[in-house]
Amino acid sequence: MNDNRKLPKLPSIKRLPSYLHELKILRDNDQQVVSTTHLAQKLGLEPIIVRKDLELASSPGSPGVGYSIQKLIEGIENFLGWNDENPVFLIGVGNLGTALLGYKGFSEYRFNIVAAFDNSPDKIGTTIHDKPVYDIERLAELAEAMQVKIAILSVPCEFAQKAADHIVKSGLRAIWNFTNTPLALPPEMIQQRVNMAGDLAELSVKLSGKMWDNVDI
Amino acid sequence: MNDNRKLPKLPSIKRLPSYLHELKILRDNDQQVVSTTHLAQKLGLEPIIVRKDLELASSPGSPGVGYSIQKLIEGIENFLGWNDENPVFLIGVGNLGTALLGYKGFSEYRFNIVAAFDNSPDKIGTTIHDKPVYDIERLAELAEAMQVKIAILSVPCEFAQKAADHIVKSGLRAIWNFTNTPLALPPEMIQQRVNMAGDLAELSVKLSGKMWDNVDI
DNA sequence: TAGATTGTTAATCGATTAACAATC
DNA sequence: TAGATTGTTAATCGATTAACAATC
Repeated sequence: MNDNRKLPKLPSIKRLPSYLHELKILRDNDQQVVSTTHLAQKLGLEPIIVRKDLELASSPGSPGVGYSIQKLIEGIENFLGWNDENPVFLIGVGNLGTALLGYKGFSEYRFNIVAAFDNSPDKIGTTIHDKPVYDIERLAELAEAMQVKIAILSVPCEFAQKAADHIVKSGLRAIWNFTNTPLALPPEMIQQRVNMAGDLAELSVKLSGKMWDNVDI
Repeated sequence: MNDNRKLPKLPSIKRLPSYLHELKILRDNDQQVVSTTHLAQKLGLEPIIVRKDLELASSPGSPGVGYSIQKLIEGIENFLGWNDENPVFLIGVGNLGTALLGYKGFSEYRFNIVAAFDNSPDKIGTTIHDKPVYDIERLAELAEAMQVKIAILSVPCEFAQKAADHIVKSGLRAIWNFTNTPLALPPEMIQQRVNMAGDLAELSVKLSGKMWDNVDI
């Protein structure tokens, strides 16, 4: 009943960027070919997992030899649509928003925050980490002009749904949701949530040792 | 062969903080009791999933009625060990590190960054977002003094492994890894990776529509 | 009592892992 | 040829979903 239908092979998809990252390092070291054994060892995975994952995105490897690094990179980037630059808007320039504006890590994957939006007169018209901050009311206009389809949502939690509604009305297609409010969205909108609290929960349970009671080493 | 053994019920554990968040909102609105139907609807999940998840952490509910909100909150917090304050160190005060220092969202889960560490003389001795920045060489000493077990790692990727080694030697027990380098760590160390690039990959594939080819609505 | 909701058992689905023949 | 590695098929494991009796 939930039209945010599940993607087959989701765990594999989430691992693809790690391969990409490692492959680029290998390429920069003038390597031509890599085996799943090597990648697995670098990334702390099992070789068979790597082989299955690469199946998703890549041109075939050579038995006894391995995969062409260059072809793997192209295959994965192509599969993910990471060949082109992806312009992104950021909505909500608070603590987290400002943080994200300064973070350069997304550019490795060709995602660039091209502008930010807020409703506070103090912020509108300023520039933060070289990105202009616009009035949220101009979202639709600028999304159209700049051909932006993706919004990073980093407003305070109480305003998340309202901001999301505004994003939808403004014609964007996807929301990368950094708030911890799940959003109710029309089915054609794509929502991707960052669940840092979930990570923290996992870390906490590992630390407590709670889950290991009846597992032997 | 990978001693970062898998936790049973990991997806359930990752969902617990969302329940906690919603339950606290309900409590603040003076609600006493909640049903899985209600929680599921709020969080965009199926009721049966919620029921199974709560089984992990909670005291039982009453058929025909629902669960005590207060008991659920206590049960989940207890299960996660989120009753007490958790002091945390942040290693690496660059773009992302500064961002995280300013982010107040972790405090909802009682994780507080109590100090930051860097190796740059420009940063050592300063205060960022009210948190002191110390020389990384003082990590062991201050971890002991302040009883800190968890480090957030936000150094540039090239230095990630070296910084991790230093964290291990300093006697901490867990690393929350915000770099995209997977770390090689001794088995007793706990590693939790934040994989934002993985999220971005998922978003990209959804946007491309690639995976829907042979799925009917 | 009727309706809502839980707890539990069984069925399904998908991801991981194992095994191995084919290839370089 | 021998060793390494891929691609593919089958087995296992665990998470999600369905079904339903028991309870308020």
